[in-house]
Amino acid sequence: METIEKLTKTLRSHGMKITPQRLMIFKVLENNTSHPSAEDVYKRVKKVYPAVSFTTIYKTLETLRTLGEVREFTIDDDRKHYDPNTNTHHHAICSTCKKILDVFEDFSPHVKLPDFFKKDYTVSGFQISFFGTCKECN
Amino acid sequence: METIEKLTKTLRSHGMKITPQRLMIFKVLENNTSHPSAEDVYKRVKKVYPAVSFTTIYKTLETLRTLGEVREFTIDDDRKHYDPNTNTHHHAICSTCKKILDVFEDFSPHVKLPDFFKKDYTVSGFQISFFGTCKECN
DNA sequence: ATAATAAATAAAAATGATTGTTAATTACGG
DNA sequence: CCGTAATTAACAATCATTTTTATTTATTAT
Repeated sequence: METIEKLTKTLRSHGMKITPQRLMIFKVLENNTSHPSAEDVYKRVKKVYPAVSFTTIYKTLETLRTLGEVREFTIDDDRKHYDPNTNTHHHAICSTCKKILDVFEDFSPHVKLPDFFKKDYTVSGFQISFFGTCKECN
Repeated sequence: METIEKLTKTLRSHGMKITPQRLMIFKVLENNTSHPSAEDVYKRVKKVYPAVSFTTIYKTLETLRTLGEVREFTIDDDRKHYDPNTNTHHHAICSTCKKILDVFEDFSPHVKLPDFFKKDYTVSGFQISFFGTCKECN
C-alpha cells in the first residue's frame, strides 16, 4: 500500500473519484497491522463519518483489492480480513483470541514443492499460517 | 480418520448413536482427497439417502470434527472445506478452478519462527498454502 | 463559478452459507 | 418389545456479503 497521494493518482488514472469515504478507508488501513475485517473498518470509519454505509466499506475494500492496495484473506474464520501489506509475508494466528501477527521471515529458499509436482502444478507463491497461542493468552 | 469400525467404537464411547446418516457421511469422507464442502458432502449422501437434510450434514461434520475425525479449513473461499486426513500436510490451490491438491512434503525442519518470536508466541503447528495453477488449467 | 453527467453513496432488499429450534423419528439399554 | 434420550428433517433465523435502486456528489466542460 502506498501513500495517499499515490492512491489519489491511481484512482484518477482509473477514472475513479476521490471521495472522503475512500480516503478515510485508506487511512484506516494505512500501516494497519491488525488485519481488520470489513466490520472493523466500518466501525473505525463510522467514528469520523457516522453516515457511512456498510456497502461503501465493502465496495471500497473490493476496489482497493482490485487496485492491488490491499490483500484479502481468510483464516479459519467466517469473515474476510484485509491487509495493507501486500508484500510476501506470513501470519501467526492465536487459537484463543484469533489475533493475527505478521511474520516477515523469508522461507522461500526452504519451501519448495517436490519435483514431481512440477508436471501437475505451477506455483506462483505460498502462504504460511502458524497456529498457536499468543503471549497474552498464554 | 480411521476405519468405520473405529468410528463406531468412538461414537459408542461418547454415548453417541450409530446412525445410517453418520456412517454414510463418514464413508463419503473416507479416503476422500477432494476437500469437499458441506454441500459437496450433502450431494453425495443425498444420492443414497434422498431424504437426508442439510442440518444433519452440518451437525455430523461438526461431530466428526470434535471427535478429531476430520479437519475443517477455509482457503480464500466463502465456504468451509473438510479433510479426513488429519495428519500434518499442506495444500496447493489452483487460482483458476479452486481445486485443492495435497502436499505431503515435511517442511518442519525448515519452517521455524525466528527466535525473537518465542517470547510472543507458542507455535503448535503450521500450514502452508501454495497458490498457483493446476495442470488442467494451464 | 455553474451545469451536465457519470460515478459513488446510502438504504434497503436479496443471497448464500451456516446455525438454531422444534416436533417427529429412531437407536439402543433394560 | 418398551421407554427414553439422542438424532433427525423441516423450518426459521442469523450472519457476512452482494445486489439493487434511487439519491447525492466529484469532476469535466461550459
